[in-house]
Amino acid sequence: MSNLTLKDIAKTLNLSITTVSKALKDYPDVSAKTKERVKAYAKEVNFTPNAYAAFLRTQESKIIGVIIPRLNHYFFSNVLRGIMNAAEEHNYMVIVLNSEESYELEQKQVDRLLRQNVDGILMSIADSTHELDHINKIIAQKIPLVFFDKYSKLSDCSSVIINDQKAAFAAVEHLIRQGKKNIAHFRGPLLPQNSIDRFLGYRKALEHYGIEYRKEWVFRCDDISSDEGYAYAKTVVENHPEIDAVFAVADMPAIGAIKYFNEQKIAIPEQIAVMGFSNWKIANLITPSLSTINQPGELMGQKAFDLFYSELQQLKKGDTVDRQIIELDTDLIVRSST
Amino acid sequence: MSNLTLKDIAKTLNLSITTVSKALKDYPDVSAKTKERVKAYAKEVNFTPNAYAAFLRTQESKIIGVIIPRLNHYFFSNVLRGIMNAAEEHNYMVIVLNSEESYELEQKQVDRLLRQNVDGILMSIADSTHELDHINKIIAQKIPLVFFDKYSKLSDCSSVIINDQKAAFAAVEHLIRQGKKNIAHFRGPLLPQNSIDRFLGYRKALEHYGIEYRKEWVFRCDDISSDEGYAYAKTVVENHPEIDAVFAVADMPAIGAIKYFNEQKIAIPEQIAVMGFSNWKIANLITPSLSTINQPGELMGQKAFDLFYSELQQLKKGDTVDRQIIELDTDLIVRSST
DNA sequence: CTTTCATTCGAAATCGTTTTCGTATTCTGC
DNA sequence: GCAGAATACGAAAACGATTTCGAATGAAAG
Repeated sequence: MSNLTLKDIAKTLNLSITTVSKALKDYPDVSAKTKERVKAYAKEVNFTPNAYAAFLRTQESKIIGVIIPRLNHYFFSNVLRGIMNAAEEHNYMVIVLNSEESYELEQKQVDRLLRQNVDGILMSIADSTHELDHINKIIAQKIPLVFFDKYSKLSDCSSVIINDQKAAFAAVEHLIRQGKKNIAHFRGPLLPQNSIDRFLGYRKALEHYGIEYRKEWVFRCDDISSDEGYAYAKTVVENHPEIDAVFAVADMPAIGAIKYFNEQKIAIPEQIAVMGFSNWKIANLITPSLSTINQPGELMGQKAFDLFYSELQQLKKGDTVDRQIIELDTDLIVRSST
Repeated sequence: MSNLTLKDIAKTLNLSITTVSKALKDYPDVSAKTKERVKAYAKEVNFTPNAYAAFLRTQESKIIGVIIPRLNHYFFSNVLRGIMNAAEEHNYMVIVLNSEESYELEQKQVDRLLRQNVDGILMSIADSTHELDHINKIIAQKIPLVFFDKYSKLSDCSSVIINDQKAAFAAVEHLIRQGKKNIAHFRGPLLPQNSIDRFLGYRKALEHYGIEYRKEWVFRCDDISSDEGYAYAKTVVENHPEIDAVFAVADMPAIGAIKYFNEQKIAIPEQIAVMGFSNWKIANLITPSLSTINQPGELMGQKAFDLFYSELQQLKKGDTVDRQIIELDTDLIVRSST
């Protein structure tokens, strides 16, 4: 039995479509008796209003779109989980799209979401995104937009972020306090803000503790992959034997480095300490377990949804939306690699 | 500039709504000239038909729902990627929902998808699912349903699966050929079929090579977690020192075991070999790297979408749908742990 | 007994698209 | 020049819910 409509219910109850609709929505001009009758019957036949028909009038789809740069990414799947749980509480559904860190694909996905008339868009900007036409299109259509983790400094949207600079500072500070002085940095790509900020946090920590910054000890991981970490670890061992610690932009390169050091039987952390960033599940499973910075993914997702929701309410009331930036706390997780 | 409608276009071009709609959809009863004019203008103003209005007529939402038991699961995020890419090619969008391996949540998510009028549902059944009312509800509504990875033997739906028994057989066979004779199995929960099948493959391999099956060498990982693997590894070392190999139901328990063996300085694979299942990214990153069975996640996702799509076409033509079961090949990946 | 007003209900327009079925025009063959 | 067939377009009815506005009923007030 496919879904019933208001018309069907109206017919069996000998009422008009109007009255049935009003009864279900508790309009004041329906008698208590009929309301009771309608609601009871609706529940009995498990009536659910057709979302598409409703949209045509209300213009509310009860769907939000989420664009993330990488699907099989532990951190983002945690964020996704936070978003989905929050969405569920407010009876929202989530369309998930993937930008694969590509600017072109990101544009395309935004278009698809707009075409789908989503009520809002939550996204983490792709590394390669350098123009903001698609972002401005969203804003122009007055659709709530919230960034999480990776945002754009050029666009003043609501965002949920961490303080990458501060977190990176704490990570490097920890290495220094462990007695390390020659600290290399496996940084991320040039573009995304958090990669820049982590690099800046690294520099600031060195500066703060009076350690000279050495350009040639910074290695760029464009793919943020374990392979890059592995390769740079080799470079470090072969060309810069004085280096006694590595702070990586993310756990993956850190793990690649550990793999190489393990193979070379280089003692971690005695000869060289390794620090990651993100606290992937895997960080606690390798030997030695990886010290890292914990990013609260699920909380970030929840907060991102909350921001969307409050923007939506403001828009509905006709208020001007005030865009907020929420900065979440990170934790230093000390394990055996430092 | 929010989205234009057919009416707007019709007005500016001095045509009827009908003609504009037909022109855009290449109906034969529109002259080439008007088609050209309409299409050119539509492109100019970037017209996109309202998906909700279209649904009301066509009853096609161009959305499919995907329910997976775990979000932050490397294998499932690969499947998801395969589904999304295939969906994109056919202009479909994907609503992703999470069952958290819970039967109750799975029911709820199915309801939500049905209410959303998705064109089809792709799902991997939760471990705890023991009744099929919600599945039957989908079938009753004549909505294409495709299982992937975890399916139900009680329901004859289209499915994309691997031959878990065969793959497990190959894994254990590999251990035996490495000279291992006392092979333990860290099995999965009792319910899901693939956990059972892997166990059966284990038994069959032993039997085939004339090795006695010992019940007390089978340990159950209900959460398929690394912690369980770690704990059972300890049990093995302390209570069953004669065991010289472990075949785990998944990579996570295998990795937990390796962590324990590493800590105890037990030589892998000389003293004890470890075999996983799934080929998570992490499998190649730990030391020693983990031998395992590769599951083709992305391909599985693609095939699942294809099955959905062909069922949909059959339904549209009014044919009876023939439900297919696609069995994908797995590969034995030999690394350093065996 | 009329007037007024609250109560309860329903007709109908609307959202934007699709599609059936007419109608008007032009074109063919004889 | 005329019947018949293409050709090109449009009117209008869906799809299912929402919402405005008007109408009917009955009760209260004069």
